[in-house]
Amino acid sequence: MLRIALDVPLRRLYDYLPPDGVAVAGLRPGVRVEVPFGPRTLIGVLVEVAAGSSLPTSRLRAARAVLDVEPALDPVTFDLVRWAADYYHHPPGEALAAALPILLRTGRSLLARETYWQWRADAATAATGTRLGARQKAVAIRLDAGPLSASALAELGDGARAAMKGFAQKGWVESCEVEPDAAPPPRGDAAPGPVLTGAQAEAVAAIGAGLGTFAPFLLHGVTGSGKTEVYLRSIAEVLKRGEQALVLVPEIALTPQAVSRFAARFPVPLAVLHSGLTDSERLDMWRLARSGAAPIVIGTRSAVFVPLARPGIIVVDEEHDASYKQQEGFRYSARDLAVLRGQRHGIPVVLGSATPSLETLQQADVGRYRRLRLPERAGAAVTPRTAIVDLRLHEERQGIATPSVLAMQRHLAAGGQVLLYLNRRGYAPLLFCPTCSWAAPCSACDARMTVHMKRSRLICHHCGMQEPVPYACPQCGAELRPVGQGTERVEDALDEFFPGVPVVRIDRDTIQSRGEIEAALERVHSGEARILVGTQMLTKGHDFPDVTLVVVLNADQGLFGSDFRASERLAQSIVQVAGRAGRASRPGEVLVQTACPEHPLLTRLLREGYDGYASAALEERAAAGWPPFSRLALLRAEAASREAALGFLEAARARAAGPAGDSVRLLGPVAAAMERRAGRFRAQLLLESASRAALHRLLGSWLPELDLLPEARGVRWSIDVDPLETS
DNA sequence: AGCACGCCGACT
DNA sequence: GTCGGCGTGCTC
Repeated sequence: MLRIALDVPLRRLYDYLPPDGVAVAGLRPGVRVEVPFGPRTLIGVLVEVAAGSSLPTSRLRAARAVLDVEPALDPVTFDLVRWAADYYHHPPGEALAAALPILLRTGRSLLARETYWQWRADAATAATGTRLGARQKAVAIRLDAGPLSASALAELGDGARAAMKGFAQKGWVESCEVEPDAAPPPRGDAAPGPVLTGAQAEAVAAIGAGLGTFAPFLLHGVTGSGKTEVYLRSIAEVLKRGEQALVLVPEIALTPQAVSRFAARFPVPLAVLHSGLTDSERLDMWRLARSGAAPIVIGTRSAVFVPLARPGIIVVDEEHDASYKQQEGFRYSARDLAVLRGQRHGIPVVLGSATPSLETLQQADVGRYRRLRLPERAGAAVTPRTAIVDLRLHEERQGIATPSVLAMQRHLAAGGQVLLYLNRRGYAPLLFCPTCSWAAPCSACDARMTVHMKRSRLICHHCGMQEPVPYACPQCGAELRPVGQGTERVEDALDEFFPGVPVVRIDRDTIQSRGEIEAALERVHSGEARILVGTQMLTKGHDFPDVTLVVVLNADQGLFGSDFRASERLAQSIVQVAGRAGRASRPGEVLVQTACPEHPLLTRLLREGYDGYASAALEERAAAGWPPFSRLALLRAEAASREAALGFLEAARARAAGPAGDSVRLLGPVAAAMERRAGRFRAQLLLESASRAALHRLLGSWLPELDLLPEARGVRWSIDVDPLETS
């Protein structure tokens, strides 16, 4: 009897009889199986071959077919996905589906097959006397030389495929499908890199000594200290052993430049996995990783589930980045799973960051991760000077205080570039009536509409709703005023403050495609643009060697967030954006504008750097019993009314109260920080425990009951284990 | 999630 | 008289 995981949102497995004539004995967990499910046919994954079922055999249906000989995922990865489905309390079939390329879920072959064409034996006689066109001739010449593969045919151009189709219709050629043999491990010497600093050499040696065993490292290197070089050297060692490297990067860091740095160093095929691939490209890359044909696999979050033939090392770059945590559906943390995967493979895992998450720092503090430090900046770069601009003391115009304007003038006059960081896009976050205090609201959310002047629209940044900008206050008819600054408004103001100085703005509104970011970065690197304005997007992965001044326009947004992680995110943003200054030989300067310069976390950050901030923040977390000193799970609910959402959570809480006992605290339910979003009411119940085991025991028995509650009717709920955002 | 089955309004 | 609205119930 076959126990199958199916891609349906149900927290259980389904039992089937084996297909007619298929021996159960040879079936390995992880192979794909086609089964009838109600009125439809689905492709599932065999989880185990079991002796019996909880259902009588008479009620079991037979599977239609077994699709694979070999499991799709290697045993470690397969078990990792199953463990993750358990840990994140997500339906197992959906978790497995998330780990497989879409085309495998629709029955495509596991192995790469290539179609080859060749002349039929009798083709020469049949074709005698036929005149061929130019395209046909070109194809014919290639066929004369021997069998022609589909990919070689594609390289001949558009018409070649049609020509071959014509030959096939005339019966001149025959095709066959060939499975290329599992690729031998490609080796090749890495190109020489730069001379390592002492710290880099030590880090490379430490990682090298860990090869072949589970060895987790925190590579804590300030921006510009050359973390990537450490990855490259370590990967070179891995390749020498004939093993593969899996490199995880944040979503927006996976640019052609990032990939070309690997390609330039290693003369081997790279498998690159990101969201921009077509389904068939994704499958190709996945196969390269699985067969071992690609010794280096670079990918975003979901690449943590890519099977590897000969795993040798896992690198998680910018490990603090929030994009490693999936924020909907199967809410796994690729960073955390990467460490677990490394443990199960018995290989090193390198978590790199200039601003490590407090979770990772804590693991290093207690000795579970080995800390590797890269203190100095590589090359001649000097650590930037950081200062506060007190917004209470200085006049500010359009969000830029006078001392910042003066500093900008100074740096521009000296030939430097200036970067302004503001984590708020649009023109202004508020369209306000000074007479009656009306402020344009979103009709579907508890939020204000953001003014977008260039597009002449009000846009809700939470649900995407758009409307035209009203001419006057709908309540009293007075003239409306945009209040506050977004990047668009700052860009306008710069034109006024620094007429004629070219500005480039980088945020989600100006950058829609991969090509546009390239173009914008080119304007910066060529020196044409002198001032950069941008959001978060600026702080990730891009280097601006000629930027000598960074101004953080509004640090206060992060200081008083309702989320316990708000200050951590702010500190990371400030340090990351500051790291863009003075990377070449020029000294850099960083100004942080704030109305609360005495905020302890901010002063600590500016005085002692990220380390100082982090130890203060960890003390605070310990005192408050927040992660990493406790474990959280968040039950979110969403319904058409607030009563329905809260009522469900109340009922859920009542059900948990008994089994929770003393070991799990139930906090809430409360309405979400923004209660109404996209027309739905949202609320949440937070579970907190010092014991991971106790929390998970509770979740395991409690969650399956929730759908049975009468209050669950009309409520959409989800569980978020180790949530990043709790407000 | 699909998909079917099942009972009540505006159309050929 | 039917096509079709989406409520609710099930899928080994």
